[in-house]
Amino acid sequence: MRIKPKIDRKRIIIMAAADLFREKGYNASSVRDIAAMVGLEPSSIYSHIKSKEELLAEICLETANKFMLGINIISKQDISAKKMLKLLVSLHLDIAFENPSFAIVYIDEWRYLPEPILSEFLNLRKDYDKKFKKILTDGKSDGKFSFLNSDIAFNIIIKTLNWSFTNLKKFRREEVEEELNHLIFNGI
Amino acid sequence: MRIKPKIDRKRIIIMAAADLFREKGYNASSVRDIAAMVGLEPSSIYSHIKSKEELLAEICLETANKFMLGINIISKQDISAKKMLKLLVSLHLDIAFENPSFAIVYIDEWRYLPEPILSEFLNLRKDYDKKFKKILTDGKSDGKFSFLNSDIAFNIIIKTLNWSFTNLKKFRREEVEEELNHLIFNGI
DNA sequence: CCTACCGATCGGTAGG
DNA sequence: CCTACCGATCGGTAGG
Repeated sequence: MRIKPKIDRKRIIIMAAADLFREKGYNASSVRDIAAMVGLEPSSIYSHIKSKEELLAEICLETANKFMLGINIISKQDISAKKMLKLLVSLHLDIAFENPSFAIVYIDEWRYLPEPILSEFLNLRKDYDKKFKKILTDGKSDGKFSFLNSDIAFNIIIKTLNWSFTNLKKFRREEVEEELNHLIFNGI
Repeated sequence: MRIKPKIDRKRIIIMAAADLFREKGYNASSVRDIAAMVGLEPSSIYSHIKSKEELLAEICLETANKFMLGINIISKQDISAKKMLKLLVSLHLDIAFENPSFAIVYIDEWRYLPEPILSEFLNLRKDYDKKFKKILTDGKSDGKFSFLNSDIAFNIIIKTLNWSFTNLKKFRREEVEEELNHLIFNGI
């Protein structure tokens, strides 16, 4: 007797959707395409999912929750802001290399989330950003960081960390991490 | 007698399209929406443009050409790599602040360009990237830059420069430029 | 999980 | 620049 086989099928569909959304963008990806990728007729997809939007929601929220989980663990530790930032670099790379398609869709396609999921997603992001910024401002208070405006610096650094996940496969993870740490902490 | 009034109308349509593409993404933006923005019936748009794709092409190629023009001027000067990189920071901010919608569409929506325009666009980008990378490697040869891998460093820095053009309006240009220069040259 | 199908919306054209 | 309209494609449902 198989237990909840639908769970596995659904996961396969979500992963196929992530690959497609990444490649063509959410709006240019059709349910028919996703169905073909997993060997189903278009309408059969709906035995496993409620809607195309649900697929995007699962991808974006799962990834957002990974970031939240990670930053919560990092924030709680009794270490310097500099070490925390180093762990954040590592966290972003963990998530990006673990599942590149999810990471790219999370970065590039979240805006197509329907309400009320969009609000839920944005709240997670706002929470993440706040915790990230606190690490930066703590580091500045301690005299370890010397950026000028914490909002601008935060925006630049978060963008840097989410750098072209697109080209990720071309490089080894350790190389990327070394380079990011070098640039963030010492500059070019 | 009015001379070539269509040029102005077309420009207005392109700018409206850029605003819409930026806000909703290319695929989620309909010709009907663009027409409504400029006060025309949907079909009347086609008296001014050939297709929706043409609008995207104009936005992306015009912006790509601005970048090419800028880097060609910068590369020709007899100055250090560090000064060149500083001018590149300035170039990216010039283009971003001059027309944020064009800049964002250029960054986020270019992949929806149809062939053969996509290839033309990618060739411009490849040329730009090559010139940008040369400045970085020159700076390293001179011992002024200390990054590790020029491909990775280039990707990170270009991403940093194109940082959330999305939030640009929240900050003053000089502040952003100061912060970028600080982070790129000295680190956090 | 499939066959059959639907209403909505899309980019674009014909003809004036 | 408009009215009228078209074929294609979309997300999704009915019913088995």
